[in-house]
Amino acid sequence: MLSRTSQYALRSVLFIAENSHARRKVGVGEVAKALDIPKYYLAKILRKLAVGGLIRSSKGPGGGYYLDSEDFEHALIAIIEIVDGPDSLKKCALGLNTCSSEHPCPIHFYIGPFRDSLLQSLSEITVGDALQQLKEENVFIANLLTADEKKKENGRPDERH
Amino acid sequence: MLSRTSQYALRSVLFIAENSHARRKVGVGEVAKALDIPKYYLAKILRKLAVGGLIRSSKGPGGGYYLDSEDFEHALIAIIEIVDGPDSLKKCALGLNTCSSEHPCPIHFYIGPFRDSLLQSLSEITVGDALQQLKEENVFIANLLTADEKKKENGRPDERH
DNA sequence: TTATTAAAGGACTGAGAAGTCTTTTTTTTG
DNA sequence: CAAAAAAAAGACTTCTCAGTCCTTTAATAA
Repeated sequence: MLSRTSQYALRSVLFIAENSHARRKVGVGEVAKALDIPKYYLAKILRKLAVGGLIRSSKGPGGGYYLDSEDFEHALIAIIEIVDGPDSLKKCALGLNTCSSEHPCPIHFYIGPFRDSLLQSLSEITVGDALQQLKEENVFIANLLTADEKKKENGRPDERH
Repeated sequence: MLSRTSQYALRSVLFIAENSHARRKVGVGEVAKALDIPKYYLAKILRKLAVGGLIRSSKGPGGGYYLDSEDFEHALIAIIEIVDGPDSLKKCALGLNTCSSEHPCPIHFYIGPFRDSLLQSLSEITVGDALQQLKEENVFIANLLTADEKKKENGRPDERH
């Protein structure tokens, strides 16, 4: 559905939203470890988001990424558009570049309404809204560890990040 | 949304549905040219679909691909599942493999309904249904040519396929 | 002001999807 | 039966997305 990159981006923004403020910033390594995302790849994504104005960053000791109060107002779709490019979700389901309501593909009117509603939702839901969800009991943003992985986690501290 | 491969697959099945019957079969080259899909790549896709039982094929002179009457009853989702694998549309929007209604991601309940409805539709719409659409005025399955491409098309017969 | 910390930037690698080409097999028809 | 037509099969290439690593820049703090 979404590219892996925008999945990483959405989860990271929510993690940063939950764990930072102007005086308590989070580093790439921290996000990468918590969400099990490749660190250096994540660094690129966060840079894009910062350049795009969706998150803030500061360098140097005590630096890292954080959200300002206004940043909670951004719609989730903005995150997707920044990393995957605009219109990445608006394309014809059959990949036809000349598809439109006047010149539709055979499934245009079957698929269109759902796509539009989804787009509408993603345009309305803000980072703040999603963060509210995340604060609920049993709502999460990282994969659960399997029994196997838990064992490893204890036996040998994670060196991947 | 869908992989390019399943887009090719859906369009091809509809083209074959429209242009074939047991005594009038269509070849890969014909489909490839009509829909502007790379010929040899399409050949692989059609083979998968034939092995999967969604379309029929026969070798030799006069051979090619075609649909039997029963084949019109297949749901569109079957085509997607054959080429992209099952569940390709059922994954968590944030890519979490442990996401479920009991253990949801922050956008699970925002996104879920649309994904489910879409899946429902794709499971209900048959090849025959989509073919009906295709027979409507102004419903199409190939990209329109731009003015530029039309010029080329006339000047030098298309040798790509 | 120097050392340290963390992001920024850029070069490189790897995996999987997409695309190309050649040979083999099957079927039909003269 | 021989020739031709078309799919089947498989090897190979290319491209894009994802992932890795190394160097530079900026900010902080001792």
